[in-house]
Amino acid sequence: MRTSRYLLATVKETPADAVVISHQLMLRAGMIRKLASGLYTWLPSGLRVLRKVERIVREEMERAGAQEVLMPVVQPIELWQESGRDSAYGPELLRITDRHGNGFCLGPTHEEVITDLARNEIHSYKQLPLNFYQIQTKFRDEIRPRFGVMRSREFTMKDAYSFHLNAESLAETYQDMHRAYCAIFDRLGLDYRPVEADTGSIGGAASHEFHVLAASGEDDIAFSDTSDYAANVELAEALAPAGERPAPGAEMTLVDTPDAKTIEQLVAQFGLPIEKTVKTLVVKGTEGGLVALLVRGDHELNDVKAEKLEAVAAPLAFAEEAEIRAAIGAGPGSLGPVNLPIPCIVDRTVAKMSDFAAGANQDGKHHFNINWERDVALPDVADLRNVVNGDPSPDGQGTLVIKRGIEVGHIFQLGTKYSEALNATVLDENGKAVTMPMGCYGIGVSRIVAAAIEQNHDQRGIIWPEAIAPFQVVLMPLNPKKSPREKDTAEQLYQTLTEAGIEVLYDDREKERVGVKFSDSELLGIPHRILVAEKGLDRGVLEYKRRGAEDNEDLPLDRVVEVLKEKLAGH
RNA sequence: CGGGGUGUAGCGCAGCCUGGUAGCGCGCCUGCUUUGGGAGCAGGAUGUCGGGGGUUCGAAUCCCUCCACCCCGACCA
Repeated sequence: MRTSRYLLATVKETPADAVVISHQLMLRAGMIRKLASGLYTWLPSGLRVLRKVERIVREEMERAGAQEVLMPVVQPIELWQESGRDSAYGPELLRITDRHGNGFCLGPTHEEVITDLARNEIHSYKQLPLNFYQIQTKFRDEIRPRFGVMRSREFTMKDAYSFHLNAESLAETYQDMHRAYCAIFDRLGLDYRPVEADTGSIGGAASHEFHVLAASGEDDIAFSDTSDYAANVELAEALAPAGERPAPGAEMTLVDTPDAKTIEQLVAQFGLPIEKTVKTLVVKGTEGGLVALLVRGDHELNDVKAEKLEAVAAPLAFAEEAEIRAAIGAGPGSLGPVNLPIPCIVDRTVAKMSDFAAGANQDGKHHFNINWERDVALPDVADLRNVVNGDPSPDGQGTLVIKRGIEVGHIFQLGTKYSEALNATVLDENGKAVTMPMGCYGIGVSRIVAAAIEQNHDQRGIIWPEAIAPFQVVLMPLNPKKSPREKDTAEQLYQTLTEAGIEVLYDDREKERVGVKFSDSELLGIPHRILVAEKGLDRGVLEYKRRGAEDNEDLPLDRVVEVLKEKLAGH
C-alpha cells in the first residue's frame, strides 16, 4: 500500500472525549471514527487489524472442529418470546418494527436463532455433537457506551454454540473450546488469564472468562499468589476468618452519634478501627418484605452473591429510605443487628467479629461493643462480600491478589435452558426424544483490538503484536524529492517485498519530511521499519528498526527479503 | 434513569461573566525556501457559534426549551 493513495488519517492532537489510551490511540492512528455514541466506523488501518484478529479466531475455531455459519442481525421477536428473554433481556435489546407491523430486534446474541436452526436441522443423536460459530455484528443498547470500541453498542463478536446428546459430550467440547481460546490469545500475543466466572442469569454447570490484564479493565480478578486459582471477584469465595470468635470484652453501650451517618464519619468521630464496625444494607426480600445484609465496615457487598440468597429478591434491589423507616423505625445510617425487626443475614467475617459497633435502629444512635450471642443471637451466616487483597485463596493455597482485567472471551456450559424452551430435541438410540444440552462460547473480536493496544503502547503510539499489526513493514525513502537514488531503490524494494508476500506500507509521500513519516508509522505501530538513505546505500545497506527498539540495524540490500522474513518469523 | 459537564472552522480551544455582528493553534489549499524526528516565510479557503423560541435597537454572550455528546453512578447505613 502506498501512503499517498491511502487514508492514513492520523491526527496529532488527542480528541477531547477519549479517556482510555486505546480509544485515544485508535482515533489518533486513524483506525476508527465515531458516528454516534457507541457506533464506530472502522477506517482502513483499523479494519486491517480487525480482520487479522478475525482470521486467527476463525482458524482456531476450525481447528477445534467448529463450523462457520452466518446468522442474521435482525431477529424475529417471537423467538425471544419463546425463550422468555423478551422480557428478561430488558432495554438493552433494541426492538424494531417492520412495515407490516411485525416485531423484530437487533441481535445482541444468537442463542435463540441457533437453537431454532438446531431444532429444525438436527434430528438424530448420530449427528451429535455439533458446534457452530459465526463472526458477526452484534447490537446491544448499552446504558452507557464508553471507551471507544471497548464498550460500544455495535461490535464484532465471534459466537459459537454447541449441541450434545449428554453432559459428558458438552464437557468435552467445553474443554476443546477452552483450549482453542488459549491458542487464540497465545497467537494474538496477549497477556491473558482464563478465570472462573459467574454463570449469571444464564445458569449452567461451568463458565470461564478470558481476561486481558490491563489497568483500565472494568472487571476485578482475584488471583492466588501461589496456585493457579483465578476467579472473577463476582464469584471468588470469601472464606470465613480462621480461628474462633474472640471472647466478648466490654459491655455493650448505646452511644449518641447524631453526626455519624456513614461508617467513615463514625470512624472519624469516635476513633473506632474500621474493622470493628459493621454496616447494615437493606434489600428487598423474596416475599415482598425487607432483608438486612451485614458486612464489615470496610468490606463491599457482592451483588451476585446477595442475589443468589433465597431470602433476597432477584434482581437485587435496595430498599427506599421510606420503606426502611416504616419497617425499622430508623433511617439508613443508624441500622444494626440489635433489636432489628426484619430478617437478617450476616457475612462470614461479621459472624467472627466481637466488640463491634453498628447502628442501634434508633436515629442518631449506635451500639458499641456488640457481641454475638451475648447481646443478640447470631443470625444466618453467608458469604456476602467481595474478596479483597490479602484474603486467603478459596483453594486453600496462598493469598489473593486483585488485578484489573478486560473480558475478551466467555465460555459457558449452558445446559438445556434454550433447547428446552425452544424444544430442540433429538432421538437417542432408543428412539426417545432427548433435549440437547448446549454450550456457548463468545469472543469480543473488536474489543480485542482495543485490549491489545491497552497492553502494547508507548509514548509514541501503538506497538502491535506481530500477528495483528495492520502492516508488517513500513518502508520509506529518507528524502525522495532530493534523492532519485533513494526514491528508485524504495520503489524497487516495495515491488520486491510485496511480491515476496510481505505486507508493506510504502510511505511514498514526497511533501512530508522524514520526521513526519517516523511519527505516523510509530503512532500506527507498524512492527518493522525500513529506511532507504544515501548514507546506507553507499555501503549497500538499508536502515532497519523494530518498533519499540532503541537502535537501528543495518540490513544488507541484497538480502533484504531473506533477513526480513527471518525477523517476521522469529518474533 | 439520576447527578455533573460540554457543544464556537476538520481537530484542540479562547471569546460568554460585563450584549455591539467571531478569533488563536494545528490541519487544509497555493507559491517559494527547507529536508535524518511532527519545517520556515508569504498568501488563501473554511463557521446556519448544537436546534427552536424569547428579551433587546442589537444575542455566540442574557432567559426558556429541546437535542447531541462526555464523565460519575446503587449502598458504602
